[in-house]
Amino acid sequence: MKIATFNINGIRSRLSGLLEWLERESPDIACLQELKAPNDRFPAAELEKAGYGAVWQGQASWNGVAILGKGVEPVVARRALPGFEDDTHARYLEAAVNGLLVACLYLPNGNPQPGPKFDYKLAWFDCFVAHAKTLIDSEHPVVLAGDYNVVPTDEDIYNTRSWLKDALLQPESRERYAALIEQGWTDAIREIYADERVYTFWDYFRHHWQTNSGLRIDHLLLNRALAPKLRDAGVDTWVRDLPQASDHAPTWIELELQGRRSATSKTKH
DNA sequence: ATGCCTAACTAAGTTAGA
Repeated sequence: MKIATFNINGIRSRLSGLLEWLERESPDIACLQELKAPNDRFPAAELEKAGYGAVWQGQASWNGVAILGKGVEPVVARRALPGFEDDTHARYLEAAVNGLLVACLYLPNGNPQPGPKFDYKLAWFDCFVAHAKTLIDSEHPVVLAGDYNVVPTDEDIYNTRSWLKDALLQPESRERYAALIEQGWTDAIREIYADERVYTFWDYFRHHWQTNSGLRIDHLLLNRALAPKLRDAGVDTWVRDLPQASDHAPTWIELELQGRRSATSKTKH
């Protein structure tokens, strides 16, 4: 089973690339962030035509998250982060899909820092860490997938020089990500690529994509019940090279689940 | 210290992203 997370950066304006990616990579579950569309402009019909059921939590202009299931309708468990139910931003969606609990998150960016946006990021992150603690030892498999807006270490960025004051690299942001790992969550990309540079985001400025000047900020964390099933992980960098691409690329894991054949690797011709 | 690039909203200029 393949599970992916992808900050689409506007689902309306990048729908053709999204459909091309779904067709080619065929993830069983896909978490999307930054829909930038209200609920009534979510392209449910187009996704259905592509073979995907979907649940979504959108809002006008910004934010917005969705969970897609290949051939299945995800069952919504939560539409907001516990403790942050009054959030005016659509940043969290949790659903049951194919026997897994899937959390799709779009953690606040937090820039500029210091300031109210950074305070909001840290408060949101604290709530998320507290919620994660309730899921780490669940007997059910859980994946926390999304755009965390955190560069975990200096090994997760091409060069820190022009980012030192950025909210994504601040110790306060990194401490909270480290707290998740401390709880026992497995950072799937780091589990598979122990020492390699892996990036999931390349900003639109200064030819950063063309020079592979990237950041790793999209993460899939696995709880104790799920971590032993991890078989592979990667980033679909070809999507970042499409015309009108998002500044993020889809990031994925491959799991071997008992009693379930992996549709992506075993049924493809 | 800021712009670089891109999109949404709306109708030229601002806000936000990271």
